Amino acid sequence: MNSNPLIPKELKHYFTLGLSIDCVVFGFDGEKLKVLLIERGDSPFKGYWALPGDLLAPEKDLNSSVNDVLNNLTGLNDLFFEQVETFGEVDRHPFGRVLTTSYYTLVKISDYELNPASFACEAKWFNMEDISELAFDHNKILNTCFDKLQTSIRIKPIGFELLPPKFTLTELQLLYEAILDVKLDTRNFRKKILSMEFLINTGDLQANVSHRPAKLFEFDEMRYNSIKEKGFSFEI
Amino acid sequence: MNSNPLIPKELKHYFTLGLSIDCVVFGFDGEKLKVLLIERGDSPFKGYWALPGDLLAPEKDLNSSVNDVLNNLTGLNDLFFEQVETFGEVDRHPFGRVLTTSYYTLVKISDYELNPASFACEAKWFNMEDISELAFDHNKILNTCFDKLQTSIRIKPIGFELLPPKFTLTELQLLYEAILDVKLDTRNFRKKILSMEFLINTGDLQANVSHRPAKLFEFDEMRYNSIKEKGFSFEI
DNA sequence: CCAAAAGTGTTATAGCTACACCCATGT
DNA sequence: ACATGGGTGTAGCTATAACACTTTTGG
Repeated sequence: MNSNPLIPKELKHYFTLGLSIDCVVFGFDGEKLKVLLIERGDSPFKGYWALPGDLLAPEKDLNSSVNDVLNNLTGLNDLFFEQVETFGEVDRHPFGRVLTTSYYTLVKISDYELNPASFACEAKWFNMEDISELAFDHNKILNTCFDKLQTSIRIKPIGFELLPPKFTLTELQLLYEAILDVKLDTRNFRKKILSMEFLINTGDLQANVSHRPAKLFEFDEMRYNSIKEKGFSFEI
Repeated sequence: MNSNPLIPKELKHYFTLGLSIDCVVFGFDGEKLKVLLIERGDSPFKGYWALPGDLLAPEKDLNSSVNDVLNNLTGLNDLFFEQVETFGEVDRHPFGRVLTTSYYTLVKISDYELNPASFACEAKWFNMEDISELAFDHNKILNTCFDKLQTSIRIKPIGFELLPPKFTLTELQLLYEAILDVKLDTRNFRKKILSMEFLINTGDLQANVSHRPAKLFEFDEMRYNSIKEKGFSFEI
């Protein structure tokens, strides 16, 4: 049960820390950037909305626990995570010394319709722009993760993680506009993204839309990896 | 003595973690990128070279402990630190569960001639390229911090931290070449860096060189901050 | 006067920005 | 036929890359 069997006695005082994992789950509904929050059922901050998170068990690796933490709370699984920052102010948790390592991840909202039964607790998507006071220092964590998302999405093709497997160029553009909070020129955006040559035109078209149906594209990860190895760099 | 007074009993098991701070100190000798390492005097990894680091005390903030840790080990002080990543594999420390948060910092080697007396232990500058097997997972940490330095220096004017207050454009170019491991064109480099208008020509010249003496420049941080606020972005 | 590094301008190319109209579909 | 969003090309501008010789100092 003791995770630190060989630690000298005089250092025992240092082995009293708790470390939590907090996760910012971003989603996109086709219009606005969303964040998944859970309602706290326990003290402290009972009743507040918070980032999904939990304590790290001493017998588990840090990075590989993130998926489990999120899965337990929300049923989400098999996501990619990016570690962002570790927050360690002494007074950030009112009950004791708990540091937290933050991560963000991106989910296709459509894949995970929020079925309340599948959640261990109340979970809800919020518009990024509507989020007010969260538990602990979670507003600060959220903002840091959002900044990281904004820089990452401009240099790595991670946006596709937020869209269904087949998507239109307009959907992709709306996603970039929502995350970067800018208006992009349609022609220039298409020229640029298509010039990168890792989008496959599936040949399929949108169905049941009362206007000219858009072509559906797929992200070709194999192709992206192969051109990336040749020194190609993604940038929007 | 207990840093977690209000933690419920059933969670005690989670409050047995140790967290260390490890710091990658980069320097530049005018030619090569250097890293400051210390020789371990104690088990585990006794006799190995390692990143300067220490355990975080439960009563201290994470980010503000970095300076103290480094100061105790090396006498360095008042540096800027950038947090890079937290490493938390279960088996990364042979004596118990110790996670580590890594930081890098930049020092002007000339300001801190390595006076052995001022060091709590054996410390030495190594060429980045000559570093072989380090204690723990410190090679991995070093590589991660170096990657971060390479990306940061291209988008933030942090290179000046490695040079004396007055420096020549050639020194600055050599620094960028050493960190990014590329050859840069002298004329293009000067055009670009001078076009950013945050270097002050001090009017002073190099002394005691057996060739045409170079102009000495200073980084104007005030001016950098003011143009940055207007939306200017640094990029090399 | 020789060695050594400092300093400087132009041209060609690639990438970016700005901008307006026709097309395909459902109702 | 109309409403709705899908889809496309060009021209001007800006940034980048490639490239070689003259200048100033010390010895």
